[in-house]
Amino acid sequence: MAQKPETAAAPDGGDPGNAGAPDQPEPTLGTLAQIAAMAGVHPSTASRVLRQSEPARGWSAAALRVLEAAEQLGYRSNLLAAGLRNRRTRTIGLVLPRLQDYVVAALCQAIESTARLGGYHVLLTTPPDDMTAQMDSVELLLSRRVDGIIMTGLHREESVFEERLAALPVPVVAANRRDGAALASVACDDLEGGRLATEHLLSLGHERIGIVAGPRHAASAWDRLTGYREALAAHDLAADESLVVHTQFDVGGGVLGGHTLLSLAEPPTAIFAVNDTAAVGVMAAAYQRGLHVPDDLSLVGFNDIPLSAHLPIPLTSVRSDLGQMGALAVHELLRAIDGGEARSQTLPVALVVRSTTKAR
Amino acid sequence: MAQKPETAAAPDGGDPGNAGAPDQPEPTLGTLAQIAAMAGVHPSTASRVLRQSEPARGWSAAALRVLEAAEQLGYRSNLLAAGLRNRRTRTIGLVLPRLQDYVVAALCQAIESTARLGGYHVLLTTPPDDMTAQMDSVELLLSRRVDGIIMTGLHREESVFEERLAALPVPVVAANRRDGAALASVACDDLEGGRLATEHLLSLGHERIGIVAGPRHAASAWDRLTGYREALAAHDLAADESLVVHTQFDVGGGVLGGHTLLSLAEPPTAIFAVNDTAAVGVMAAAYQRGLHVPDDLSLVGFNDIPLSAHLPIPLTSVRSDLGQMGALAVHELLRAIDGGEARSQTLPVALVVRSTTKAR
DNA sequence: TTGTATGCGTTATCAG
DNA sequence: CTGATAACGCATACAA
Repeated sequence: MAQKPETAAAPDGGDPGNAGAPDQPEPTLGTLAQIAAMAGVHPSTASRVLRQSEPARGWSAAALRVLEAAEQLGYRSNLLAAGLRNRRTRTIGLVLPRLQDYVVAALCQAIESTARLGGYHVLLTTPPDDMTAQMDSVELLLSRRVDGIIMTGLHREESVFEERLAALPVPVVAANRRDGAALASVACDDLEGGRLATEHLLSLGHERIGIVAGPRHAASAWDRLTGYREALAAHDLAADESLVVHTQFDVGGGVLGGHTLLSLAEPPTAIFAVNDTAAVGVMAAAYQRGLHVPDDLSLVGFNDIPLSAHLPIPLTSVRSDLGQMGALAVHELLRAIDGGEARSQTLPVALVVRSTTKAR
Repeated sequence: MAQKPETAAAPDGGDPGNAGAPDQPEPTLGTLAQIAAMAGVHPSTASRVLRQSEPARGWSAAALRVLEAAEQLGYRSNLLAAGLRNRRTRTIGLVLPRLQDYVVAALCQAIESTARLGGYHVLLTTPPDDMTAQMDSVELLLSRRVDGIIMTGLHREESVFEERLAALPVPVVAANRRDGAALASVACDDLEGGRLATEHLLSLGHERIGIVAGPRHAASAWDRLTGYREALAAHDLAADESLVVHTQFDVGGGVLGGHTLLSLAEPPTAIFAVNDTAAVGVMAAAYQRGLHVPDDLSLVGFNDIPLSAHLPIPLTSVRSDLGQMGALAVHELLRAIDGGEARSQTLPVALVVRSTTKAR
């Protein structure tokens, strides 16, 4: 068909005569139809050419004209239309509450980079850290027809949601939490990490070890707490529940937890904070009470964020590889998208001893 | 029309017979056509009903059937198709290098939340912090037909890119950097912040003030540096270029910068780090050299991130409201998307004096 | 209020 | 190798 005159909105009043080479930087993204018209071929031909790599014996004449036209137009394929047609958007949805948390941000960064390398884009949501808000986010992502979803904020013991997620028409992978009932997960070995941290303190002669254990709903934190309990039990130490305090993951939570523990009648000589950020808060609390780390109080964190190594008193921590965790989450999700099955993965952890822990 | 059998690829062999009420949790997202069929109306009717709010005198019978069918199907409108049709995706693209940086993550969080409230989704990219990678990200976002783009990593004095961005078919807003030549920007008053920090130190009697000035290419950092220079000049203090050291924004950069300055033949008695994270690194460097903050060294940061208030020695810093910055960036972008013009905005800053600064 | 027709831009399929 | 066709799911101008 000839070109539709359409709205005739072109304000440039360019001559409609012959070869109209655009002098301005292209104000539009172009369409296959435009390219096809310009190259004197059928749109479907343009489509094919643009998506092939150079065929065995070079481009055909028509193909060259297509390439040329695309170049001139500054053509960018419309992934919306392609997604509609292919029923596949090459987009993954992210549900990441608490994005300011370094751990989440690092995960996000790794996920996006890995996805981009794999030809996928990332639709991000950072809803409040409750399950209903997160499920709302999932709905939105579904409307955008993402090919799969990665979530980091799943609460433990809310299997209702987990089952609903598993029943979704697209695969869902949970990151930063252990294998759940219905969903594949990618996480570090939080249990082992909790053990490692606690055993380190035990081996230093500490017997009264407090724990700043994160929010009750956080699966990763809970596993670290469990590791802590197991390590204590292995040393026949009675679990004193007053030594377990649940707070937020942020610095403020650490400060609060630190004060709570240190104001006990019989305060702990060591504290395990289940994340580094909170550990910094505990450190601040100790200082506020005139206690010196590590002389008066030993302290272990978790995640080994970059900050930890560069504190005035470098923090002993349990290292987890967040970059790898993000990358793996993407890989497993892509596997599922490609018709395979996402497998749960557990990443190793390692204790990094620095200057906040000391023998009694 | 009757349903096309098409590829007959459906592996479930579902009966094409009459009313098939799905007993399973819906494995699909449904389409208007399905709803229409179920409700015995035309798809266009379904479309209208689903997008109206309850009309004046209640729903019609047909409308009720549509609603019912949509409910049963677990229908989610296909925003891809809608976007294609409307030539508007209600999606904004984000180009945010260095997402692990708290400042960027907080900005991202604010942007996403604000966008979501406004009915927009967010496509995120976190490319490496160089302009070519960022432009590549922009290309990708354009292919997804985002309605607008927010960038935080624009390098200063690269007006080539800025002009190309301004010529894009969708509006671009720069966040966290001052008004550029061609692009609207939303930023805090970095210049004033730099002055504030420096004048605070001057007022405490410091005359040799070092600055850990961030990367040379970072526009925000550069403005803070300029504020520093201006404050010094206002006090007739010669600018000693050996006191200006450029590093990365991260903790490691702070450590490096701190050591560089403190190993000077005539080291500064105070340091202004243009971001809090680097300031923490400076603190660590000081400790490593046996210097005490603030007795031997005064220190000011920038941004007043939550961590700063909760350090063992709380950090004096210049507060900027990142949440507001993100929200404003979105508002300005939406204004431009809606046909208006994005206006540059400068947010106020305020000095927050804590415990890392002290009179000589 | 509802139905009809059409197109958004792309691509798979099939025919030439 | 290329052209023609249809369809992805939705929304709208127009007619009924």
